[in-house]
Amino acid sequence: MNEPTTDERPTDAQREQETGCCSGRHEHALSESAVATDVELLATLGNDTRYEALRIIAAADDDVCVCEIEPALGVSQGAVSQALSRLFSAGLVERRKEGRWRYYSSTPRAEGLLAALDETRGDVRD
Amino acid sequence: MNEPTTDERPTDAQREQETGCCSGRHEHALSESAVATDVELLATLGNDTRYEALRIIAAADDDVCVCEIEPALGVSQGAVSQALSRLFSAGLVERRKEGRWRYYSSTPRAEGLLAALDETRGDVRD
DNA sequence: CGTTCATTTTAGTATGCGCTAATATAAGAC
DNA sequence: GTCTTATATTAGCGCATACTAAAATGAACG
Repeated sequence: MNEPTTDERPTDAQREQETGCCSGRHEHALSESAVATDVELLATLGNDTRYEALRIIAAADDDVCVCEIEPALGVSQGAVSQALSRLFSAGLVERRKEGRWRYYSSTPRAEGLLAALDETRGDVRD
Repeated sequence: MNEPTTDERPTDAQREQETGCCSGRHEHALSESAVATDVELLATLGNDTRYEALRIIAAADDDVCVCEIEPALGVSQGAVSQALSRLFSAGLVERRKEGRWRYYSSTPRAEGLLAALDETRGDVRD
């Protein structure tokens, strides 16, 4: 999916004497799997239902039963289950089974992310 | 979209003497607009192209010209422009016009978020 | 003016997502 | 065992998203 048909960009050598734009290569130093993990995590949280679910779990003192999360989300029971399931595979929550109930708690990574969101929220000028 | 057909949940009073599950209400204390902003931000970053674009911008010492971001992303030029545009409306990048070129830089919020991702990455056991 | 270059915008399309509804599993209660 | 209760899983559908290709904008330069 990356096939430049012709090479219309200036070469490195040309860039040096060019206008000032395109004067360096730009990359970052993250492994592919780290990127994939991050993107999956962010995509997971980039949805109202899942975001709210995680907020509820993270706000609680101890771990939270699914049946307590459900009424707050305003979607069907199946949708809640799917949401929690995806939060789990993204590494944002831990879960524990007890009898008929399933209890969820947030991971350190989730806590860190939510904290970062909270701490930087004011930085954006409205 | 939230219409319980019948009230099958125990009442608060019942919960107290019930099995131990469903023993409290769970909410969090964020404004609707804060949630909307966060979710939009997270959804924006939950995409390979936009995530990589932001990483490149954030990794650079000074601000970065669009033409330098393009070759690293492996999508069409129009797609890059759309990606940067959405990063901008999500409050993750700032932009500056100079002649024919447009330069992008990351906002404090973006830096904070990326830092949180980096700092918590090891917390997830693989 | 017209041409070229950098970027944005638009139109169209194909894929993926998030939901509901229904069904399945699994564990207590009886 | 049957009957609930709690949660998970599946099928299916409508809508959003992310891209490509093409056209439009806008600035520099002849």
